[in-house]
Amino acid sequence: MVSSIAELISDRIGTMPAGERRAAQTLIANYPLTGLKTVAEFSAAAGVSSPTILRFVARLGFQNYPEFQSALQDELAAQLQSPASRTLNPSSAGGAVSPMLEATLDNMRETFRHLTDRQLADIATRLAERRGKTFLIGGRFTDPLARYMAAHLAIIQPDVYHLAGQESIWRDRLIDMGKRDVLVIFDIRRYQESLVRFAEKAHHRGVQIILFTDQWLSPIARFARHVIAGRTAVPSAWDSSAALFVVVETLIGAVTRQLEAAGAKRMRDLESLR
Amino acid sequence: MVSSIAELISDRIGTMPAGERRAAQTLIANYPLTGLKTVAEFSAAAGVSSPTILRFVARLGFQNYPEFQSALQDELAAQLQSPASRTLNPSSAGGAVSPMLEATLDNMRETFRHLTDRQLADIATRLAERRGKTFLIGGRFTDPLARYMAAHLAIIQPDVYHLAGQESIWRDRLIDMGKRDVLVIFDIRRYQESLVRFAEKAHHRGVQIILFTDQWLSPIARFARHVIAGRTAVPSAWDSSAALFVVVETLIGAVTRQLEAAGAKRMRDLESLR
DNA sequence: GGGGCGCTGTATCGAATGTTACGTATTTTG
DNA sequence: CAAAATACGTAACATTCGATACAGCGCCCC
Repeated sequence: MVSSIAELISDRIGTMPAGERRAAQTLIANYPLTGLKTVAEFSAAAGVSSPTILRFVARLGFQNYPEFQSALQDELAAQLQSPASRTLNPSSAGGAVSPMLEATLDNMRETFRHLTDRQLADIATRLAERRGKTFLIGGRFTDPLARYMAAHLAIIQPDVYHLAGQESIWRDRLIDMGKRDVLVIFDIRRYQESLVRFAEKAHHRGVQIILFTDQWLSPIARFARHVIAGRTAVPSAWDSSAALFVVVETLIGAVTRQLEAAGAKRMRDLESLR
Repeated sequence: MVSSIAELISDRIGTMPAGERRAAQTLIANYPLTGLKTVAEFSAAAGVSSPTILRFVARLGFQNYPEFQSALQDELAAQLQSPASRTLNPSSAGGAVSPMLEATLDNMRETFRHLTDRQLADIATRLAERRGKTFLIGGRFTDPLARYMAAHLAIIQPDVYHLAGQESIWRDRLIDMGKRDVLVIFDIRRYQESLVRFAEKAHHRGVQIILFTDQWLSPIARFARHVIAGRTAVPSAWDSSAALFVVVETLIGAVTRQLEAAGAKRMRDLESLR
């Protein structure tokens, strides 16, 4: 049984020709508002012609476009009257919402529960007001997080470097690091020996280390000035870095805010360079 | 200042003549759906004539009926996109939780609400059972997501390539791509022209494109076989890719499950290589 | 490589919608 | 109580919308 039109669409989207599929995707992307507009507007949004929209609607089993819109409105009416149902995934008629999503949301809540605003603010301040350089590095699966953070930080402040490539390459960068510098390390299970060694050496050079790790704490925690422990357990063969990802985004936002004056000017300068 | 049309109405309902007041009450009674219907239906519901509805709308300050409907739709769009705005009460959060976290959690719920299990399963199957190669590429800020996905997929199946570096480099890789191949693209605002061009060319070569984008849909959606639209709005200077990140992890998990037999063997082989 | 099929856009038509003019009813005011 | 002003509905109008026929195009299969 099909309870919602969205479900109906995703059932049949596989059997649709390209044009109608584009219509379907645009509708799903911000459901159901696009369907409430006129055919012309709908077709423009989807980048197809009006007849394609009508064929799309016909394929879903509606006699005409107004009938389709009425169905959408009825659905919307039901939703608006019981806001609680909005949090449920319609496809979860069986009851099971994506267990992956549930676990991830829990991980985030739990991660932030163990993270005080004070801690976040302190770390943000250290990243914003450091007098030296900022280096970022990650492990096998967490390196993208380091990259993501570096990509943003590098825009709002100078001297941000992501350490990539072979171990020998970034090991040699140690020579540039000193007390005024900050090193952001991402390391979750299984902890990488090379990263631990690197962290230890950096620590001895007086570098301030900010560590992103999992709840079991990488051995690097011994050398770290700040430690962020994210929950990683999900019903999957892999650990999840999503909670850490959100912490990263939160920090990026906080640092940006602190550097608002200086950062804004810098961003304008960058814009003008393009 | 009047933030919503409902407010505007209750402000002026006192100064309205009887007929228009009935219109106003009918609209408020099940707001805003009645306003989205036609003038004839609206008038019938309110028990007045069409011109009365139009006069009512004019009194609210709208030039014509379509303009009034557009305003209602915009308002509805804003509501639907941030469910937090309605449920947002600080006490239920149990203390000062980061608004950044709240918005992110909402984004994820909303993203998955627009994503049926069927869609995810279809995409996972395409990634798992493709007969050719898998290519991944991302934009300025989303490239780390492509890397993250590639890092995992490359472990459980062969022929997974992340396209990085200069445009000319991955443009040349087009020559290796064909009908049996899959191209995963990440592109959120502001959409990158170079990626669009790349996607178009790949599409013409018959490559199956899986697109990760935001709710406003990158122009690449025109060429994509599958589109995943994630919510990105957060109280920050930057857009959030966290929702897309979770979808990525979910897909990685699903593909891994599908390839369990083959993948497990492959992972054991990899282990023994170390 | 050729023939057939299916998909898609352009142009056109009919219908339904929003809009306006005008006459009647109702209320308000002197 | 009378007269004016306002409100309201009926009916005709113009516009926009949804629907359809048709031709071009690409694609797949033989």
